[in-house]
Order: sequence, then C-alpha cells, then structure tokens
Amino acid sequence: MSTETLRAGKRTVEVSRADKVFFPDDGITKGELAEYYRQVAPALVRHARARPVAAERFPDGITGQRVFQKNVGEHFPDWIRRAEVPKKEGGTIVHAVCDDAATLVYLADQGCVTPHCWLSRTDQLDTPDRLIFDLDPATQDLEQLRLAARGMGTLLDELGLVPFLMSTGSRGFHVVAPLRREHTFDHVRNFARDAAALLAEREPKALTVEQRKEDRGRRIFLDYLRNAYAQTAVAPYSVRAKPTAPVATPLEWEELDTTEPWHHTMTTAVERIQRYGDSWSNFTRRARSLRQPRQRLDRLIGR
DNA sequence: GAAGTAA
DNA sequence: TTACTTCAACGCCAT
DNA sequence: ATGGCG
Ligand SMILES: [Mn+2]
Ligand SMILES: [Mn+2]
Repeated sequence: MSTETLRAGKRTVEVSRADKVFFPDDGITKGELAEYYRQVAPALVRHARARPVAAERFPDGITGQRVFQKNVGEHFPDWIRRAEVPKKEGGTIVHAVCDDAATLVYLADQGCVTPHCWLSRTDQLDTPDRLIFDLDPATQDLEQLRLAARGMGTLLDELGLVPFLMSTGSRGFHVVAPLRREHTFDHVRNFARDAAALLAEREPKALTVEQRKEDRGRRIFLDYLRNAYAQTAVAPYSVRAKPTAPVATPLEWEELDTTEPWHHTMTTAVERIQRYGDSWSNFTRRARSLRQPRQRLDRLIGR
C-alpha cells in the first residue's frame, strides 16, 4: 500500500499511504510533506528542540477534518521523547517533544501538517524563553500589517529586546524576541499586554488588543495572549494547511516591505534555507532579561 | 490515523 | 474482510 | 460558570 521508508538521521520512519494527496489544489502528497520536514528539520529543530509539541493533524488532507492533538498516541514509537506536563487545573498531558527530524517525519505520517511548539522548554515549563506577538489582520491591508510589525519591532528594540520577524504562512506575521528564562508566563504576558496596548493606543484606527472579533472591526489584532502556560505557536518552517502549502518562514527585517505573509511555500522554503541559511540563526544568542525592558515600558506608559 | 465493533 | 464509529486540547479573558 | 478566541 504505497508505504515509503524515510531515513531521518538515526531513525528509519515508515510513511504509510505516501501517495495520498494532502493538498488537492497542488497535488502535494503526505510523502512529500514528510520529505519536506526531513529536509528542513535541521533549521526547524534548532528552534523547537526540548519543547512540548502539539500536532495540528489533517488525517484526510487539508480539506478534511482538523484535529489538534496534544497527548501522544499509545501507538507512538518509544524513541519519540515524551514530557508529562501538568495542566493548569489538575491532570497532566503527555506531549511529544520536538527533538529531531525523525519525530517530525513521524508526525507527518500521522497527518500532522503543522507542528505547534510551546514557548517554554521541558526543563523549565513555567519560564518562557521567547516573547511573541501574533499579528492577526482582519483584512488584506498589507500596508497596515507592515506598519504594525515594524512598530512592534521598533518598540521592542527601544525597550532593549532583540525582535525577530516571521511570516506565518497564513495572513500575518509573528514578532518574536528571545528571553532569558527569568520570568513566569504571567509576568511575560503582562509585559506583552502593556506593550501591545501602548502600540494600539498610538495607532487606534489600525491596531487593537480587543479579544472579541466583533470589537476589532477592520483593525489588526495584536495577540499577546499566546504568552501563556501551555500555549503554542506554529514552529518556524512549519507548513500551513492552505492551498499552495505555505510555510511559516523566519525573515530579515529588510524583507518586511517586500514579502507577503503567505509568500514562502514548501518549495521555496527549502531553496531559501539552502541558499541563504536560517534568518533566525542568531536567535538564541540574542536572549535578554525582561527587567530593564519592563522598567522602560513602565516609564513609557507613565508609572 | 488507529482501534474497536458489527455485519 | 469490509463498513462504520469514535477519538484525538486547553488557557485567558470578558461577560 | 460560560463562551469566544487562537
Ligand atoms: Mn480517517
Ligand atoms: Mn496569527
């Protein structure tokens, strides 16, 4: 039954129904999805290693049912690392940990189009090592979107953090800053909320932090709520479940004005990495404490 | 996608 | 064997 | 406590 065998580093992973079409508009198969993850694994894993991962699965392709899976299945092979993580209000979840190419290939075989990673690592689940702003547009206005991303990047830079940019493959961008693991999610989220609210106050017609869609109107939602325990963000270089198979792609800030959020795809992302490497290669080295940024932000908002 | 049950 | 069903998340916030 | 939201 068209089972393919992929070598991924140390492991050999079987991909069942490798010729099953997952992206009907593009003819992309599950086998090609698995092969994609094998190829980008070195770059992807550098950003995802040691993090609990949730799998956004489409067992019958992207036009079929969507499943968001956290617990590893009983049938998962024993070489996939697991982390038993407490839920906020009791109970636990046994997550897979996104540690190597073979795990990504195995998840692809399970129909996982998009892996979603925690913002913290298994050895310190309560203290995130990244701060994320998820810019979600309500319209196709790229001008406003770029203004928002540039504004957030500039603000973080002025506060003493080092912002990085990623196109999500969907409609927006992520602006992400690496952190020293000194603060809890609650503290980081408070900072994120204050920064986002400040920006929204400066551009009230273009930006908002309102949660309810109805209250956002046509404004861009500065989603700071991703900065919470057990919340996730699409992994860099992950594929999105949309026609063209777009890819969440780390960018240079210089590319913001010329790159659409959905520009890169399974095909171009591989070429991009081969030619230019990973735009976030220095991400970890740019980690900063939130202490001074917190004080500077307090001053900016008048405290 | 995997596993269980009914036919 | 095939056909079919079921299951596979959770935290924050506003109300 | 519930529902929207991502
Ligand atoms: Mn199925
Ligand atoms: Mn988003």
